[in-house]
This record gives sequence, structure tokens and C-alpha cells, in this order.
Amino acid sequence: MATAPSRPSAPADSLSDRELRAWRGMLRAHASLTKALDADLEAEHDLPLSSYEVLLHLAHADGEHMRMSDLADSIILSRSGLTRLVDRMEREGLLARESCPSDARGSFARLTDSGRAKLDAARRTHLSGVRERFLDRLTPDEQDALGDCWDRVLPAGHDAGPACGSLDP
Amino acid sequence: MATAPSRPSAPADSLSDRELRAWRGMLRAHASLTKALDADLEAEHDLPLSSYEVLLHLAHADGEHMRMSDLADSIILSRSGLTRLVDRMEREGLLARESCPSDARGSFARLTDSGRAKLDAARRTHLSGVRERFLDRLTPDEQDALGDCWDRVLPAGHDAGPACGSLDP
DNA sequence: CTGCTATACTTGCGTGCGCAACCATAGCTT
DNA sequence: AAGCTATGGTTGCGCACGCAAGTATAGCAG
Repeated sequence: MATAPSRPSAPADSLSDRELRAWRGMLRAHASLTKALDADLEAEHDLPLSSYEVLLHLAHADGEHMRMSDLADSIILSRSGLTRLVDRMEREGLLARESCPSDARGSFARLTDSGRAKLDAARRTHLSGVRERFLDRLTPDEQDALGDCWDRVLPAGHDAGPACGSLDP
Repeated sequence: MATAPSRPSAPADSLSDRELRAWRGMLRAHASLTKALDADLEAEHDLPLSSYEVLLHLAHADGEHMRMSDLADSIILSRSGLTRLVDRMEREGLLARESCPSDARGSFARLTDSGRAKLDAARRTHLSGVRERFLDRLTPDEQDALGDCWDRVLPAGHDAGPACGSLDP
């Protein structure tokens, strides 16, 4: 229970300042960023961040359509969660469900014109938000360093779906 | 709509690979880490991560008690959210509400013996989880670099509450 | 063709959360 | 002291989510 404020390396049952800064900083940064970005989109385009992510992935997908499961994986959502999200978005006309010709069990979600328009409108907001609140506050070197960290932290099989390499939020 | 995969710096309406890696990597890392850590605690100690955080902050607070608002800020939860969380934890005997003598509006949440015991038991699980899945995969330099990034990203007033400097998850 | 298991999605249900409205008390103003 | 505003906390409400069970189809074994 003794307070050991400036331990350089790791004791057994507590974290060093360095570890603490790295770890809790991420928690706070993530919370603060996603909240702010969601608020931005909601305020300017009446669009939740989750819907934006769906639009984005669809727009980048081949033929602007994706299987429900792939979409769920891409935006890190359970399948049931995605079903509901797609329900809502379909109701708003941002996308349409389409049955899969080669597999009657499967469905596609396809971007509608209205969905594409919404994405085009919202993209600037989101992008400038990400820049202002995050990227612009880091040097390119720091951005690279972060990228390296995530590669190490993320489970290997945890890929970001097909369009991972060229997906720009 | 042209694909410009390896832009070194920022075009106007998309992110460079570097930016993308830094940004989406954080989203994935956060999702993956919190999910895994929560599952660990839940499996081994039947304790949600949110409750663990409350116990942790209480244990570090002066007198093992904190005002509800401060607690809410510390664990990044709305006040109503905290009210409910404390309700649950009180029901389980992990903490107790206490009225504040100097301000009749306020309440304290105080750690109970049972809560302290729970924390002691769970601490190892959580700590080793954070290390295994996150900290141990980074070099000390990278940890420092991350810490620097978060300082820059986090809004200035966004402090982590009183016990910030010596809080070890 | 008849099962039998695996896969793709959806639905029922419970949970945890935030927002906004709501007390109760504090603390200033006159 | 009476009134006014600010603050700390709780409650009503609705929402988005995950889990587990359900439905439909695929694809293989016999």
C-alpha cells in the first residue's frame, strides 16, 4: 500500500508511471475522441458515428456492397448489432438490403445514392475532426510509432477486413 | 474516388496510410483490449471492468472514499451511469454510500472490506492482462512515446482526478 | 432423395448507458 | 431573511448493444 510514485520499471502489482501514462492515456484519449467525433457528426449531419462507419466501408467495398458478416467484422460490431444498425439505416434510406444470388442465406447491404451523398457530406466533418483532435497534434514520426505499437498489440488474426489497406475514414 | 494508396502527407479528403494506421489502429486496439480485459475479470472474478475501475479509484483515494462526481469523472462515466453502477456495487456489498458531513447534497462512496478484498483478488488478473496484452508488447521508449501522444491529444482540462499521478490499474 | 451438420442472418430478451427532467441543498445578493 | 442561481445526486425514458435461441439455406454423407 506504500506510495511509490516514480518507479522506473514494473513492480509486481502496480504499474509504473510510464506504463500508466501509456495505458490510461489511451483509455481517456479513446473515450474523448470517439465522443467528440460522434457529437460532431450528429450535430452537423444527424448521423451517428456507427452509421458513418458503415457508409464508409460500403463505399470502399467492391460494387459498393458488402455481406452483413463482413460488415459486422469491419466495424467491430456483433452480428445482431449490425442487423439492427442496418435496419435503422435502411429505414433512413442510406442503404438497401439485397439478397445474395449465389447464397440464399446471405444478404448484402448496398449503398444507395442517398447514402453516398450523406457520406460525401459527412466525410469532411469527420476527417477534419480526426485531424484536428488527433492527427494534427502528432508528428509524422509519432504517427508511425503509434502504428507500430498497434501492430504489436493487435492479435494477428484481427484483420480489418478486405479493404483494410486503402480505407480512409 | 481515385485510389491513392501511399500518399506521404495529407490529401484533402482522405487519410494517408500513416494516418490511417495510427487512427484505426487505436480504434481496434481499444476495442480488442477492453473486451478481452473485461472478459478476463468477468471470468475469473465475476467482476465487470467498470466495477473494477471504481474499486481501484476508491482504494487509491484518501480515506478510501470519493465523491460521486469525482468518481464519475475518474472512470469516464456520466453521473447517472455512476449512480446506477454504485447502486449495483452497493447491492453486492463492494462499497457503501455515505453522506457528506460538510455538504448535505453530496454523497461519498466508500470501499468496504469486501470491496477491498475483491480488488486485491482481481488486481493481479487485470494487471497481468494489461501487461500481457498491451504493455509487454511495447518497449519502454514506445510507452513513453504513447504517453507523449496522449498528453498532446487530450484536452488540457481533462485531468484524471486527484489521485492521477499514482494510480496503478 | 434423406438426413445432418454448418453457416448467414434475425429475433427475444436483458443490460448498461446517456440525456433531460427532477429534487434537495448551497451560497450569493439584496 | 427571502429569493435566485448553481451544484450534487437520482430518476424516467429510450437507445444501442451482446448473448443465446430461432429460422432458413448450404453442402455433404449415406
